[in-house]
Amino acid sequence: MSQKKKVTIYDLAEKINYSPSTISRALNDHKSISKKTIKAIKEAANEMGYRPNSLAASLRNNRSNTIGIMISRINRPFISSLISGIEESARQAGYNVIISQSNDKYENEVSNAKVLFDSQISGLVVSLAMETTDYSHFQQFVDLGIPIVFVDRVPENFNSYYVVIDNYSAGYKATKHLIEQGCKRIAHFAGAQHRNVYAERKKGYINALRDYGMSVDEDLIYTCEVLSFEEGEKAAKELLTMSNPPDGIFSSNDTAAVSAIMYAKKAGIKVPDELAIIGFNDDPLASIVDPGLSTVTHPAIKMGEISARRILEHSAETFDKSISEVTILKTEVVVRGSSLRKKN
Amino acid sequence: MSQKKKVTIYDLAEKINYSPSTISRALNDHKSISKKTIKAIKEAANEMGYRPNSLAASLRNNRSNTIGIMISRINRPFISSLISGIEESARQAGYNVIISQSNDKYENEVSNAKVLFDSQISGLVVSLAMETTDYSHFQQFVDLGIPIVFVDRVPENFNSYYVVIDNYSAGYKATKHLIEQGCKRIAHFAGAQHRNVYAERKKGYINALRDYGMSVDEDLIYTCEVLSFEEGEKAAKELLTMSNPPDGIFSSNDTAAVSAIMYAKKAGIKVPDELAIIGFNDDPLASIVDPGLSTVTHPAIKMGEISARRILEHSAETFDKSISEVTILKTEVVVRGSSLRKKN
DNA sequence: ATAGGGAACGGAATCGATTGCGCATACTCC
DNA sequence: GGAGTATGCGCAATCGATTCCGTTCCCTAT
Repeated sequence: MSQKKKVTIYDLAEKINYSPSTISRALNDHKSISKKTIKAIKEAANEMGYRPNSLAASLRNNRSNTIGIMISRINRPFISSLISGIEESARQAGYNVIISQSNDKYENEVSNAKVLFDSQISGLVVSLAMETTDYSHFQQFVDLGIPIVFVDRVPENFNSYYVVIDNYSAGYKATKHLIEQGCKRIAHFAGAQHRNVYAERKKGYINALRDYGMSVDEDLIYTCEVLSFEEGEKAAKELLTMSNPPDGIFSSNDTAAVSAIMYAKKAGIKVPDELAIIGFNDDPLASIVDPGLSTVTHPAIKMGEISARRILEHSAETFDKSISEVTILKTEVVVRGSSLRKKN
Repeated sequence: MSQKKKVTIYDLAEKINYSPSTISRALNDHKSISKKTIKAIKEAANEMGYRPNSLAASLRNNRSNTIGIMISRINRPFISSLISGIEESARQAGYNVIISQSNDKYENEVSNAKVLFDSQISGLVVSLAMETTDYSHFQQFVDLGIPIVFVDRVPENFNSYYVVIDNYSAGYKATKHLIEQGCKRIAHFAGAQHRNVYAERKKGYINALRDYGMSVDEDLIYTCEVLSFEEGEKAAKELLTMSNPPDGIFSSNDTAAVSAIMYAKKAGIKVPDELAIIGFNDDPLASIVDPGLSTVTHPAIKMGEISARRILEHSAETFDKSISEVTILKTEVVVRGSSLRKKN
């Protein structure tokens, strides 16, 4: 077990007769060090296998070049793509990425916030836990000028960066699509209404119905807690066994929508002819299920990239820039078999 | 922009007339500090909003309590679940998790290794990039006694921790299942053969055929590069348009298998009667596609948990423990519609 | 009464890199 | 030739927490 020792700039200094200051400056290409010296020092550093201790640098500089991420769970398509986008952009800029899962529990989110705070992160990207309605655990970051980017599931009023899609118009477009496909009674799988994304999608749904002269039937709105596969099945069953069942469903996510498709197939209900379905997110499974699930795109990777960029930009600014900025990304309705009726 | 200042143990010390040493010890419940003092100090710390600077502690202690993760891409079902398992276990033990994606490129893996190394991680969990065949970039960790856990895609010979499944017997079982379902000509979607997982699955496939008295036809083995959806379609097309097409396919992953199912449906080939298909991983889409994809389970979350535990255990050991240990997890064949023929 | 011992706490070095300030030496210009 | 200005580099403090090595005070045993 050959436990080699770490080489520090002091070791280097001793070896080649320069002071640690000069070593440090040379390695950072400081302009007050001659080219020749820089070259010599860098060569020696390579030879001796010197590797900088970024902890020491971070401590001294009070910048860790690390982005913290708080999300519900990693193993969901939207989230993992979001993280992927953040990681890629961050790494290109020489930043590390550290992640924490809340499992949608408020308590975990609070405790994770503490840990990330203590880790001296340069910035924080957050997609809120389902439960969260109090946001005071984020105040500590604001107090220290650490930028926070809220993505997708965001608080209502928090002076910070936001990266979101226009959930209202996305919900509107999805519903409108079903109307255009000839649906007369359109149901909605809604999500937890204290979460902006679900509340807005529902508003879009309602307003689309109104704009096209259709009545809003509260019985056709099934509010789920987490929009899981199981909940989707339960919702579908309940709605489709009504005496006057819907002929269209707009689901707030793909998981529940797919579940509805599968239930309908089992129940002998023809999709899309007797029941047209549209989901949300464009998860991989949307193009796998048969018929393919119509859905609304959710640009996860791009949202991640932009979130990272906000933090990087903020860190680059020396002056005290305004910390509030909302980025709204475009979404598109993707039409697949689950909602496409023959007629056109 | 109320940029509050950070409170350090020195601020605390000044405020309540104790030395920084005592503060530090009190906060860590050191036994040589009286209960009363500890209580007083902790209260003062709370009041003043003291938060420890873990960078400083890490630098001093030479332990960062951070686990580094190197994987190909986050947004794949197996990988994101693996990470989820690691993160959860790590966090419970007070460890942070920092991730880096190679995008399956060797070059990225090497550069990520550098960055993680410089970040003074306490341990490393690695699932190799598809390209990687040289492992010398991991030597730096070994030299410093930093534990490495190789998961799933592992090197052939590296004295370290391994967490894997028995790919050979999994491949064998999958193939055997097809044989038992009456398949006479079984094809195989193989992956890159320098990666243990794919090589072993192929060996299992070959030996199962042999054991059951079936000939191994090289024309029925299609070697993919990345087993993508597109490659799966190409492979299926090539095999199924042969003059003597296969009546069964064992694919090294679910993505390509699903793609084959969809191709077969388009081509009017009945699954499973004319073509039985089994995949690998049990990704979510396996239970969504119609017919459901038979597959082999891949305990991603569990593998993550064990990987994290290896690192935590290693870090807890004070003595110089042997650093080599292989954990092999069980897999199971999950039978769904894509391979289940009526006959029984 | 005094040596011995433990309990409670402080001083100061340490981890490794960064940086403001200062000091030489060399070079420029009149 | 002497004043002035770069150029190149070193000294030492600093970031915040930890810890080795004391020191002080008080209690107990002889």
